[in-house]
Amino acid sequence: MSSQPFTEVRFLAGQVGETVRLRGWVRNARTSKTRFIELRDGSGFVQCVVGAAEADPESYELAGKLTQEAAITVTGLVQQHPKTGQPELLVKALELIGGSTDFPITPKEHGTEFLMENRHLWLRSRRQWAILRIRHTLVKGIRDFFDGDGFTLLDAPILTPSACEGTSTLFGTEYFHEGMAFLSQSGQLYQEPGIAAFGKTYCFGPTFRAEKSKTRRHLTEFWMVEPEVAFAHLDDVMALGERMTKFLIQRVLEGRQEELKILERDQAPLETALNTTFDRMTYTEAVEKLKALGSDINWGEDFGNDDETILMNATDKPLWVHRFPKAFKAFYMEPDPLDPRLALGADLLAPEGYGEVIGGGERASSLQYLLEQIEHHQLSRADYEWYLDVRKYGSVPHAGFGMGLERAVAWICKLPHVRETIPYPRMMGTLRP
RNA sequence: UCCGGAGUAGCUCAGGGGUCAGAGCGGGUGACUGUUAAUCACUAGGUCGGGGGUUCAAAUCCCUCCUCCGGAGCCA
Repeated sequence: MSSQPFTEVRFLAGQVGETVRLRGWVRNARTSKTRFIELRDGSGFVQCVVGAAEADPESYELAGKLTQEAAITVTGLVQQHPKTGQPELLVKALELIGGSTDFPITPKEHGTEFLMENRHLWLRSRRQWAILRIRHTLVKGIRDFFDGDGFTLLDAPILTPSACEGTSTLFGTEYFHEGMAFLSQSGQLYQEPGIAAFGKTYCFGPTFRAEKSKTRRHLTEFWMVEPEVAFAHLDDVMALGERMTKFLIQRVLEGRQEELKILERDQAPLETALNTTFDRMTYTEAVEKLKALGSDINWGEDFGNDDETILMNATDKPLWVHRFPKAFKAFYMEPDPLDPRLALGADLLAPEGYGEVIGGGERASSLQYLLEQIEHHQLSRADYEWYLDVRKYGSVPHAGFGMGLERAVAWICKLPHVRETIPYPRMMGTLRP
């Protein structure tokens, strides 16, 4: 039993020639005369070579019996793989920390249902490790971006008294004498009063939508970052969203090369997004283009999934679509002064079939207009009295957006479904593990 | 909610009225001079999603329910 301190796999490239100790889990074990253990410790993956000549007899024996996901410590010499040049460990001693019997997720292929039931174990796979580390990098990048840009974090409540947008279905729960409370589907309405205190704010947390959506792009619980900026107009918020998106792509390209390679992500589209100005198109222009490309959409209708696909197949750059008919947008959107049928909203569509990642726009600053909209949408004025105060005491133009974290991760990793972008996905039919 | 597809070994699947329900992976035992989804041999492992029906006979055909997958709508 050695008293040598442990190192981590991520440091091994700088420790060639040294004798080190590692601890982790057996990803796979292959036995021949020389035995091979693929070890993962959370920081990376390394092959451990157990030869009869170098390892002590008990360790050599143990190496032949290791099962998938057994927890072990390994002591050995860091050397370079004779063929690949990657760091590997020539083992001197092995110790079993915790055995593992019949780990369900074997090296063969598995179906989605099985993997979802075993999500807590699926997290150990290389692919999930890579995805969730990129998610981590996005979360950190989002905070760094807004913090560095002078934003103040203003956490929004999760328990709310009513719908923020009035359209989507909400999860409800009993709340003492108030009757029902609802899980927040957006923190935006709480950011707007905040900008009058801090100028620029953002919230970043889980949001909930009880929509019965069964698509590759929907979760019932997802994370959203929502910046809000005082004195900002529609163009400002599109520029902000574009700058943030590029910042995040750059962070991933710089810091997550190993993960992108595990995912076999073609990096060219990300580099294109990073190095070009995003396209911009009004809703009206988009409808004309869609008609020219064969869609049966009519002006005044929202885009269907097919429409987004048609639009994005024509480009390899992210696309801002702005100035939508206000009929299908939220009550708080500022109308276009040049065309009152339009709202000053903008959505960012990601290329490669990922569709809407950001939705936002300029908020109505006129008290009178908002009151009309609340009435028109048949909302309860009493619920919004506090929100209306933003327009009574120094109302200013302001704008903001929301970006769905999971959709951004799905695009950057080029995943087929958002269920892999969050540790424990919540969907219509999925509440456990 | 609607439209399509699928539920057979721990996992991924084959078998589609009639003999004992099969393979690969994983597990077990053994072999094997550096393997990397290692390979090879042997071996254990099944209420064929639940219920009902047709038939001499149902994993197989019919009805129904459940679950999952893909798509639509709605959205970030």
